[in-house]
Amino acid sequence: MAQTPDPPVGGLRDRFRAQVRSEVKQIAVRQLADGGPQALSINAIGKELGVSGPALYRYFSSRDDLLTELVVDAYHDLATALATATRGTRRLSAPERLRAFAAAYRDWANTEPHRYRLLFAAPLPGYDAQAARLVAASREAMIVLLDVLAALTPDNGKAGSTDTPLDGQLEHWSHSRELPDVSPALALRAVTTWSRLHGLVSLEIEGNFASMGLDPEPLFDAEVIAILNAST
Amino acid sequence: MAQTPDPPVGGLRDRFRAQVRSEVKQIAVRQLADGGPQALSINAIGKELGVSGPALYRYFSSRDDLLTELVVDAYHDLATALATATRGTRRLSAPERLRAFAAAYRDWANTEPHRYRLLFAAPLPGYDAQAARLVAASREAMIVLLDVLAALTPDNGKAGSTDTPLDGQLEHWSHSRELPDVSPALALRAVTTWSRLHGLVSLEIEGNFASMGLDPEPLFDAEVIAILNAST
DNA sequence: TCGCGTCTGTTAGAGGCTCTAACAAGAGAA
DNA sequence: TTCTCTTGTTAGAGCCTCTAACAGACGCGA
Repeated sequence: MAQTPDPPVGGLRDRFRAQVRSEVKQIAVRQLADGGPQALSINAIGKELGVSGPALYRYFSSRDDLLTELVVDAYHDLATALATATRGTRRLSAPERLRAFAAAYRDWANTEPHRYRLLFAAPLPGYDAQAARLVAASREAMIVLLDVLAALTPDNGKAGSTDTPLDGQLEHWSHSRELPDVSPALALRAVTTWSRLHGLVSLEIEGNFASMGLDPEPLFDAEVIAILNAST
Repeated sequence: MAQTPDPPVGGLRDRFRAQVRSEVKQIAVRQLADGGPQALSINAIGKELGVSGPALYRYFSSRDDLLTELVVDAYHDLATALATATRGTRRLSAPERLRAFAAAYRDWANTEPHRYRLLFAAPLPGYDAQAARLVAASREAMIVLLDVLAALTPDNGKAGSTDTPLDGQLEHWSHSRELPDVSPALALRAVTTWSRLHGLVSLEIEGNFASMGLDPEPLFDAEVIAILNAST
């Protein structure tokens, strides 16, 4: 469970505040797990904490605010899981690292499908307002992926000039996000990889493969192999 | 807008009933479009129809029931759009048909993102109960895809014996769904294709590419080409 | 054509939710 | 010690879903 970014540096008051916020989020995630976003209820959290409902509005300005924090936390957790897996316990080869990345991505989604859904299934309408926070939160995970893919093909040469519009857009993206030197080709591979993994993972956690009687594992392996082949 | 499957064969009473149900669903879809599933309100629909809220419970046993009908309708509409596009106005080559399929899939999702979300983003918890209806509804679309892919590689030979577990699962799936002779290899290509398209589409409609400043079109084209290459 | 019974609507209300307002009591700081 | 800000309380407005009890209308069979 990720903590609020700002550490409880202040006095006792602040410390207590952070503690309560964390407890609320913990219960919120549990509610999310069994019942989806619509089951998240400030009132019910209050009851579970032995406190009146409105009391929690001292800690979160609204239900949507709470949900947004959960999204940001989820991004952090996912990024951490990916970074840990690709760093690995022992030295990993480049293809091994990609496999580890894919496996970690899938595992995280399967362990906490409700949180994965939170990241990619737009639980709130008109969420563009918060977009900035979320974009920042997703950056971490993207950096891990870019790192893994870069190792696969060291040729991250800036030779390829930006000829297609897409190349230009990719370049602009990596610059504006301040991503460590990323060629358009690499960026494209990252987007494709992410998209394919997300396709499989999201179908899996919604039970589409299960309802077809298919084991998702070999499907995953096949896609990872396809990605590896395309990346060399 | 899809109709309720059963035609209004009965008397005037039934005809009226079907009419009201259709109107309710129409408004429901509009609510969905601006506000997501959580904005769908039986009460509000009643108000808009100039009728009290509880009146509508004569037509839909619950809010979730209404939502389920919307999901089924959406599946039908998507399948129809895919079938129409791949049939085409003029004779299409096999690769052209796949391109048409992918384009239609993407277009449908972009035109009605809220309904696409309904299909793949599990708006209701504990939805497995309804799974049977939904599985049946999705069959149509799958048949279109299988048909398109089969034309790409006429070698739909039953030569390939089922050696891997996945092959066996795929075979069992196509049999249990009563899909027109589908080899495991073809079934696998269908699943992969579907998964890749869904990955791109779902990221696109949630605005992930937009927030990266990327035009999804070339990304799509690249994936379609990759699918074509893998299928020949 | 006539009455019957079903179907379709009504309101009342229970119980849930979010969120605001007004107020009480505490703990930390001066 | 006193003051002030923080954190809690309850009341209540305004939503929601859904059930219950009841009233009226309309199609259908005789």
